[in-house]
Amino acid sequence: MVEKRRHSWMEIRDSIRSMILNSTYGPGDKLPRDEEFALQFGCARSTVHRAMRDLAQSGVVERKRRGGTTVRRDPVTRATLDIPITRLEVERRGSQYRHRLLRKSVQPTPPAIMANFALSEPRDMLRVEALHLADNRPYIFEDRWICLETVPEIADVDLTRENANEWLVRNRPYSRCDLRLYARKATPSDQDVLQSHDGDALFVMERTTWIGAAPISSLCAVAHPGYQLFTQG
Amino acid sequence: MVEKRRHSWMEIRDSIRSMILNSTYGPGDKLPRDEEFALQFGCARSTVHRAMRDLAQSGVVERKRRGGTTVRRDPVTRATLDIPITRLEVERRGSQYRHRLLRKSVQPTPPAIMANFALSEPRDMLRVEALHLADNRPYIFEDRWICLETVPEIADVDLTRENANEWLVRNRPYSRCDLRLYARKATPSDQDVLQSHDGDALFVMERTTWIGAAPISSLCAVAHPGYQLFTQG
DNA sequence: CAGTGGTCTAGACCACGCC
DNA sequence: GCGTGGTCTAGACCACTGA
Repeated sequence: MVEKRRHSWMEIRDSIRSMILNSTYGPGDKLPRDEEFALQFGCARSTVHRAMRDLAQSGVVERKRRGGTTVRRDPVTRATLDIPITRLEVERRGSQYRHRLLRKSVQPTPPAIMANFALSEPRDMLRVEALHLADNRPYIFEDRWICLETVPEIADVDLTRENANEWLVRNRPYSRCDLRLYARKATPSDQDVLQSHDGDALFVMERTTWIGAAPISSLCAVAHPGYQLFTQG
Repeated sequence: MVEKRRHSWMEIRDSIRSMILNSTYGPGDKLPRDEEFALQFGCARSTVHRAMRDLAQSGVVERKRRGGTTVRRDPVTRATLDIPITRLEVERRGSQYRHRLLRKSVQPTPPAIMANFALSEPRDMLRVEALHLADNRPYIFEDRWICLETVPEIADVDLTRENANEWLVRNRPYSRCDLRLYARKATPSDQDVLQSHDGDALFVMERTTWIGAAPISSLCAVAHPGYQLFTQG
């Protein structure tokens, strides 16, 4: 007789994961249909679905309509990065936050920014260069391009009071965000702005956002020497 | 009369997000109960729940049993990093992958590794230093500590054939993974191993994994100059 | 075009954590 | 205790896409 207790989706997820780990199903194999598993476990199909969604999100399996569920051949380690508003990051470290607007101008997008947005033609955008400070020491320098067609209101915002980072986060949601992280040797202008030493290794975060297909903002943020980025548990 | 068409959870998610963005509900405010929203939208409570789960996961709201749903005071940009198996990363760039085991020994954990695992006492672990190569050029150097109590089988694996990275991913799932990213100036030993130049800026990824409360592995991976990490979609 | 995953519903019960 | 979110069920229909 089939057991009749309630099954949690986590138990079922773990069962399926175990079957994958002990090679009941190997990389590239097709798993049974959700309904099949539901019968096997004696639970509702939606419970299996919940479990499968979790496995798919963590990169263990791949799901396709009509194509069924397959075990991924190339497992990945998937981590979620929380990039907080810089002011909060600074304040959470117990430091005093300040912000300085260095330059603001309307310019046609250079090739690098066009590439970030996948634009074929240059456009006029608002370029904002600003420095975030912690206890009056340079923390992050940001060079940001904002698309005036998508975000016309930004032209009227006083960016010496609220920084572009916070204004955008609060007022302009994005539906897509591309991120690129790398290390770069400090240039003379970095040294000037960030008060870094010659040849310091700097951590760089480039972030480009869209709402739908419309470009919002493309940002290159250079952190002070010693900066680290963590994942949240 | 209440509209009777089906509502998708994404529509509802977007509606609620809009209400937050246009300040119907501000940072720190409590949102109506799920059931309340369900009545308002004329849909099932579970549909609201699905929408709310998404908003919670993307960092817009915070949910607590009994405590209800509140708008987060500190919106974050949340990005998912996929860190693939190094071999696949290399092969996907169209390069030939090779791997060289440099050193392998059992040693007591130094303070830095103890800190990563939050251990109070040193333990003997397997230390594996290895180099990943792309087209015979250094790609990533990794210095890895593996907990022999949690993963005793690793002692018998021939790590000159399959590298520790792949063996662990295939054989040992983790339930928790901490990640730390930063930039570091190349040391003389980096220059030797990675064939980098004096003072190059190197990208460093530290990754520590556990299964339950049991430590699995702690890894410091130093990438060749010019390495970049991207987010997926 | 048909099979599979994705979603929605209505209703029930559970469990956590403020009050 | 009790109100809120979290989960489970059974059933229905939808939508994508590969056979």
